[in-house]
Amino acid sequence: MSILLGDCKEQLKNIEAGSVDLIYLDPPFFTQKTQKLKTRDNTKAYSFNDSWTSIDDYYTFIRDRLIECHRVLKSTGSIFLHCDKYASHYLRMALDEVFGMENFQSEIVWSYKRWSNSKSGLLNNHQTIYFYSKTKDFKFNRIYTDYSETTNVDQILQERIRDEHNRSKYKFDENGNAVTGKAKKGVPLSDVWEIPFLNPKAKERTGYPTQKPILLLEQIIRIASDEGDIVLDPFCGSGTTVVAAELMNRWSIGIDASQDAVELTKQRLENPVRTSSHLLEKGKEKYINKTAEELAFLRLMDAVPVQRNSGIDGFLKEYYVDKPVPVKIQSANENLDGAMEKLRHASKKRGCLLSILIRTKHDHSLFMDDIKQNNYDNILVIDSYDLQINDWITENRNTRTY
Amino acid sequence: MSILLGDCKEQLKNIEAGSVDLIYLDPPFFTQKTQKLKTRDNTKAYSFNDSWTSIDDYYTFIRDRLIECHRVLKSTGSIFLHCDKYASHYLRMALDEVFGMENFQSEIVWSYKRWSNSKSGLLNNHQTIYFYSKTKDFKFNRIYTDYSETTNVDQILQERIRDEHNRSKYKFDENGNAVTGKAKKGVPLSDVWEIPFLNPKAKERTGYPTQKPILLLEQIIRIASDEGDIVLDPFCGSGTTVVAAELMNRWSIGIDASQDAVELTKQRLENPVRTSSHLLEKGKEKYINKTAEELAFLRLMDAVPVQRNSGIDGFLKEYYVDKPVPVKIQSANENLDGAMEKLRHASKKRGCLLSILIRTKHDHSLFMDDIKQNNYDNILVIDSYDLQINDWITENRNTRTY
DNA sequence: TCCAGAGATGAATCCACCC
DNA sequence: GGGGTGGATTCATCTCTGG
Repeated sequence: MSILLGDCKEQLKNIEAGSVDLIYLDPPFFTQKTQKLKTRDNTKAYSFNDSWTSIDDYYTFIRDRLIECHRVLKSTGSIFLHCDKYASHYLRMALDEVFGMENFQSEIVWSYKRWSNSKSGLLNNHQTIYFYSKTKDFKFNRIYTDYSETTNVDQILQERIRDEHNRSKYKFDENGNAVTGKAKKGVPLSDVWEIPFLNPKAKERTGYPTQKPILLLEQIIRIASDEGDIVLDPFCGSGTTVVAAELMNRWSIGIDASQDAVELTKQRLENPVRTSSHLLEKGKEKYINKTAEELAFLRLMDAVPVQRNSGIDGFLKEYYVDKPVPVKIQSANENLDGAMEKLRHASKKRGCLLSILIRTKHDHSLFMDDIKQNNYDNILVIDSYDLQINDWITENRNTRTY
Repeated sequence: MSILLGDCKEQLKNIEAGSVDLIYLDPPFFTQKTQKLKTRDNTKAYSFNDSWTSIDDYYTFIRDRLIECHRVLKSTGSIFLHCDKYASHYLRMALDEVFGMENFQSEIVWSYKRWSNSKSGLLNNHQTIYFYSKTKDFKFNRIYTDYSETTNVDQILQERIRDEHNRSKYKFDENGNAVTGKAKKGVPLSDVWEIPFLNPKAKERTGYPTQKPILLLEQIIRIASDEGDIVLDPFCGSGTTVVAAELMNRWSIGIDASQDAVELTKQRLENPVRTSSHLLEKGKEKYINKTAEELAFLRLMDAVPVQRNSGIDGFLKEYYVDKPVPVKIQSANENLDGAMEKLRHASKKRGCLLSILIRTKHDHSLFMDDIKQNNYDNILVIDSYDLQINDWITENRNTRTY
């Protein structure tokens, strides 16, 4: 692989036409600011300038470089252009101009959650990647993902036919049994990619501003290239593309106008660090330790669910006497005493002056009257609706006739 | 509300300048096809033409109508323009031209899962909505969503200070206990909205092509308008915007060039149906809002389509003595007597032997003791969790010292 | 009134440490 | 050791102040 220093417009001229399989491009976004960041140990500050005299100026800059990209791409090759909301429409116009509207393949949404500041308006939680091919015969590896948990897989496996109105319906044999079609591999990859943002604590971080997660680049490289192919990044920055390509046995070319970026990339290649996301591997379901029913309770009380603390299921959104109000829902395998003890402990640690326990069943714990009358440890015990309804039914079933 | 027939370019001229709070616009997408769809019973086929001589022609068409939209909008108003991937960049260019680049607020991604014949390439699972305001002082209602499953909520309740290197860290008191900061409501709404695509079998479905889910419109209307505001949809099609506005107590104006569309909209208004999506019932919702509370109730019950003035919010999943058990939640503008009267009426019609009323506030209606002791008309009245908590606080605030 | 720059902000999630 | 939880760190930030 090679890392080149210089403006990619010039550097690309040295690359042979039709030689590259995949280009990933992460140009400045037209933020009109200088992007800066320091390494964690404060030893080095990286920055690049993203200020322009005008949007036309920016447009020309991008278009000129796209023209060179187009030249070096193989006829089966594709380009992925990363943008954010500021100038995505201009970037796409430039792509239309250079690659042709008919070679537009997808608008990929990279969606993530981020530690962010609250602002008036919607939180920015995505960036866009435009996927264009050079011709209509482009290399594309299908990836299949798991069916979503709400999908009825049995139904998918059934064969379909069309009725007299040309509507599709399921096929049944003469005995009325569903006919199973050929095995499906899963759902083809969507154009919305949920990949975690590079975390503040991730070892993968280099201190270079705007660094992208390797996981994102891996996905692009996987769908648009094979082992041994050539991957090019004309604005390589911290070198994520090059590192990902290396890890996946592709050849790669990185170009950047900054000496710092080039050195960082070379350095990173010597010891590539890839943070695997626990969240992606395990799935977010693994982190959810609440049942849908518990979540419903919390919602009804206007409480925030808490997934990680034992003894507490959530906090009320409103404080009581400047202290948070923890909420606990008695679970099926807990008696009231035990639930109360846990809640009391968690509540004390935080100095809370009111906590709420939702009772979901009767057991032989403390007498309710005791608890209610004494405001026991500032724990307010509330019977769940279900419990109240069942109590009513029990009371009335035998005394009433209809 | 009013539904107008005709080209919106002409119809908008009859609307006073600066009179509209919110515009939602779902113009043809430049698919270069005629969009057709049949109703489920095959009695009617709806269609509209989306073919253009050129992209410039399309651009001009849109821009001319946006100019009128800009004129009728209040200075605090905003516009939401729905596009799909084919022409989104052109639509945004037109918005930049008419509303100004500086009034761009968000690129909203509506993401959904949808079955589709697997073509080569990525599955198309999103559409884009551009959000522009008329001025920088625009109306915006904040919505808060749940914290991520992995978030340590306990920690973020803590207050922070800065150390000598200007890095931020958490604050502890002299005893080493964490100091809690101010109350947190949750995470502000993201610009990526996961809302299920209209289920093909949903009752809500009218048979009109490109119909949008009412949940999507509700979200837009909620963030950008208040009750009593005026909502405009210049390409109203099947009338989803108008129906959503109606359900949410906004005034609305719908315009469409097709006689069929106008009639359908009027018809739909007479009996607005909202399917509470199956996915949402399963608790996968990504956003919190007023209906979240309603959804939480629905979890405990069997959902019924929300129909106005029916007096019932749902039924319990279990029957009582072979009869369904209707449930009603006292709403903010109802007193207990009124709520009870509606519930009793609805309940009697169905011969129910038990109905449940959730009381959400105190008022000067019947005495609770009366109701509880007499099992008044077999209506079981339960105080909402919120109400019980507030009662506790009221009782204890003055009698306790800390 | 507008722009630049300082200062406040806030939650996601990996890591380290603790039993 | 491995499972769980407390802590640290960050900004293709966001808001507000002052000149």
